[in-house]
Amino acid sequence: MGKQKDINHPVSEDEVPTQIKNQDLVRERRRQIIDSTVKLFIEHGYHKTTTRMIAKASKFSIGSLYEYVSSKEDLLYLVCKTIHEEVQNAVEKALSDTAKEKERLAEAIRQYFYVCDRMADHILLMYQVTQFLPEKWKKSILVNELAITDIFIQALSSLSGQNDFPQLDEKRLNLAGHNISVLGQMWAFRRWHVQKEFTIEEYINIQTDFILGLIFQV
Amino acid sequence: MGKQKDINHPVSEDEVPTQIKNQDLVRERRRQIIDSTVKLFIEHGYHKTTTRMIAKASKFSIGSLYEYVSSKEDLLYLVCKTIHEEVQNAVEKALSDTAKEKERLAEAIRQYFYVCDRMADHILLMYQVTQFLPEKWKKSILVNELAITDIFIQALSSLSGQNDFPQLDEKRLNLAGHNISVLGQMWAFRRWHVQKEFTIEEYINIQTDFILGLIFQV
DNA sequence: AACCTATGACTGAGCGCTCGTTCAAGCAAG
DNA sequence: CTTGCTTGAACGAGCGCTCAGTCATAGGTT
Repeated sequence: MGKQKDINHPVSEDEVPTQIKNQDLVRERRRQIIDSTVKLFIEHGYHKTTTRMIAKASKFSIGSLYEYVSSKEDLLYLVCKTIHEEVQNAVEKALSDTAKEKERLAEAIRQYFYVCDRMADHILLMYQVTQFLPEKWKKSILVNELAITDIFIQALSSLSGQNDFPQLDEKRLNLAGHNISVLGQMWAFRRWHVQKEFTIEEYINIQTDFILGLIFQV
Repeated sequence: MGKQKDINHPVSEDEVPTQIKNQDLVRERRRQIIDSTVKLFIEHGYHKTTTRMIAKASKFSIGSLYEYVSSKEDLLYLVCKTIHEEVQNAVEKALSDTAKEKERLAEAIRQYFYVCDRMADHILLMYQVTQFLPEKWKKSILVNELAITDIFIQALSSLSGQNDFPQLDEKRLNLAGHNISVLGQMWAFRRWHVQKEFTIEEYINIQTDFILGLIFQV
């Protein structure tokens, strides 16, 4: 009777209101809008990107834009959420592809760092832009961020104590996960230096030694 | 004959123009302005802080404010520069205090992390705000950032090959320096998690193991 | 077929307002 | 009177957002 809950599409419509009746249309148009907006935000930043620019880039009038999105802040939230989902999907995919026991962690790190390399613009954007989210959205974004880090913590803890892997206390495990996250993102937010001095391969190799150093040296 | 170059005061006046003749006055007033501005930026961010708020907080009229500073962007630059100088001074002081041979590096890291703890707000502000600097200033800020990292790279390289310290190739040295910088800053920009889960002491201890892990494990 | 009507996506001029910046006038000291 | 500093009303560009109206389409009626 009541309309069925859709779970399987990435951007939830209920959180951010719209004037348009046709939900499929909303989905399609929002993709369109978000895609253009991400590009504009990356190029000009949040504040210098005007709603008019967004409308033009997504081939709408401003009026139409505001049928699909109720404020610029809402749009910002949709952008952040979409990026996070992309990162998370990429990370999970990369991790599931490397189900091998032995060198599993090193390979997982390698794949994650590749993701950070490919999505450097997006990661940087997230760093720049989360600050402008209204408090309610901000929390939800941090939860997402934590979820990504958790993937590593899980991977680490599933290895902890196995084979030649040392047993790690929870705190070390936790922090190691965060370090992996951050050192990957560092490839994006310190690109002005690291991407000039290292190839991504060099970076991965050295940082992997670094991370595994902590774990095996205890 | 020509007015003598002043080198010894933190905020250089030549870079940012002023209408006021008396240089000492400029120096004093600017300190006053910058102090208030930092607080406001930390609390409200760059964009939501208006020039009027700044004027009021530093006990000036807007008119006067614009006698000492020629634009909001210039003010932003002064703020960034001042913060960097504070961090740099604090780091250098912390490093010079710990001139002991043996545990020198570990102690240096400890002191640096304390600085990051004390100046967490400022570090966060730098992360949020550099993006709004005009290109010319941005470069100069990155140079400063690099200078801070260089302190660690120097410290590391002076130890490299000494005593029980392994010889490190330049790339590893370089990246280790950056890792120290970033893992310190991480205490600030991931505070929503790390400062909830760890005391600063725990954090320092684990991260120090982490960093030294890389170096000794090669 | 021809006509009418209802629906809802789409349009864009323009409103209300904020905020960075200016400048004519004021004032204190020499 | 001149110089150096201060003041705050006034300016106007630019922004997010609205809303009265347009138009293409679908479906009902004759």
